[in-house]
Amino acid sequence: MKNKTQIILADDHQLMCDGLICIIQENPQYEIAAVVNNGRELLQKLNGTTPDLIIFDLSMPIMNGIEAAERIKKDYPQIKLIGMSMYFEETIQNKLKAIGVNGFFPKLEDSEVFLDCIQRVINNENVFVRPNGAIDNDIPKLNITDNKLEKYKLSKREIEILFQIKEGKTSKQIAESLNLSYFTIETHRKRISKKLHIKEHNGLFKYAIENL
Amino acid sequence: MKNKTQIILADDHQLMCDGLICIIQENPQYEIAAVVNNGRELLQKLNGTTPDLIIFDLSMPIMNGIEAAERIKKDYPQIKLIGMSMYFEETIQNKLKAIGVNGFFPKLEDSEVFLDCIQRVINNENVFVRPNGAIDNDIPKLNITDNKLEKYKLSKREIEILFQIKEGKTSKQIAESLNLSYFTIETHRKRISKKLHIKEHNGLFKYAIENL
DNA sequence: TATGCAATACCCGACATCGGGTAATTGTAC
DNA sequence: GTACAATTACCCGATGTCGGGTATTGCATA
Repeated sequence: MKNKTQIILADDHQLMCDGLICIIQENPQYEIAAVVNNGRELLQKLNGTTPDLIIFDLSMPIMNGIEAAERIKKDYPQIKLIGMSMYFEETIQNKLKAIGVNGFFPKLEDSEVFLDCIQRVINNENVFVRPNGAIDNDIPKLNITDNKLEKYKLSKREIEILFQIKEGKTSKQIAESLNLSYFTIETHRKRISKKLHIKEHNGLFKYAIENL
Repeated sequence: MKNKTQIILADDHQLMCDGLICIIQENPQYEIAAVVNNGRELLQKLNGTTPDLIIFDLSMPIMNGIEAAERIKKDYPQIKLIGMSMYFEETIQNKLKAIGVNGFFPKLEDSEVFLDCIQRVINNENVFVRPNGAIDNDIPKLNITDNKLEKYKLSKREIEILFQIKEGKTSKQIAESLNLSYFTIETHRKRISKKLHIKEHNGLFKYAIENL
């Protein structure tokens, strides 16, 4: 007799969590091991529980999904990860692939595609759902990504920081989340601004909002 | 034998719709009459169907929930309306009350509060859910509502300036384009920030990008 | 007429960002 | 082994934004 697949849900909107629980529990093969509302809670929960799969929202308060996913893949590489977002965004999908996340699901799609996505990821597939339910399970090599970030040759750290700038964080907050000095983040900002030819006050935030 | 309560769901995220359907169908008293993904579809659907209750998301493409709700309350005043949003926002709740919407539900809350909200609205209560599930069913008199709205409502000049902030202009640049003093623009910024409860550095720009 | 609000204009202090530097450590490529 | 890029850390000055004030003018309406 096979054990049930243990799933942890992470989304800051409890109503969305409750809806997903309802959908997932239609398949008796799955079991909801825990539900959390932000990235920090998610990491804490992993101290006492080791699920087979974590389904997480990318935008959560306190610690966002991408940051949490990076840490989880480092400390618990055997756990499968599926990221969710409001919309389909190619650059974010590429970022998730780079981290090693196993799937992406835009909330525009329906529960049928959602359950299919879960089942495939459990069966060791990588499933990145594109608009209209099309599936992309081709993980490109890191150097083939043809986005603007690659064009302007931003380093990994710089891209990471740019994503946090997009979240609206200040240099101080970014420094705290990465355990770095405030001055270090300021240096990175300057290097990014230079590479992207940004000169206006707060131009990096504008760029991040419009291009990530 | 009583007829079932007919409900229409309107949310641009199909996964959210499917979750809500799952939750709502746990009560056999309710029946999902239709599911739509934007405001225009919602109005079209009302040509052939007259539900008892419509649960709609405030932010939808093509026609947002507030605009759709205004038209529906005008043409079909007997239909109950519950608006949903990502977060709790007092100004939006006041706007909904002014339109005549019967309830508001922030997606941060859970399905238990959600089902309670639906049941109460069907029983002719007005239910505006506040943070932590607290319920505000006190609808102020119309003239008081108007005064309250006036307090939060932005003036023409303020809206004009907010749009320029969205363009990424600094106070100095806005002052030049409107032939006003730099200090005047700064005063407007402060008044707008106060009305919208914005406190973070550069929060107005963030707000403008996300809400205009 | 009086009250209230919109719009204008100015001052000050606090904090965030940007541009200019300097400098140490690590790892990788040639 | 040296050269270069990435990452880290710090200082300074200039500009922009936010929150706290004050104050005048004009318009609407109660």
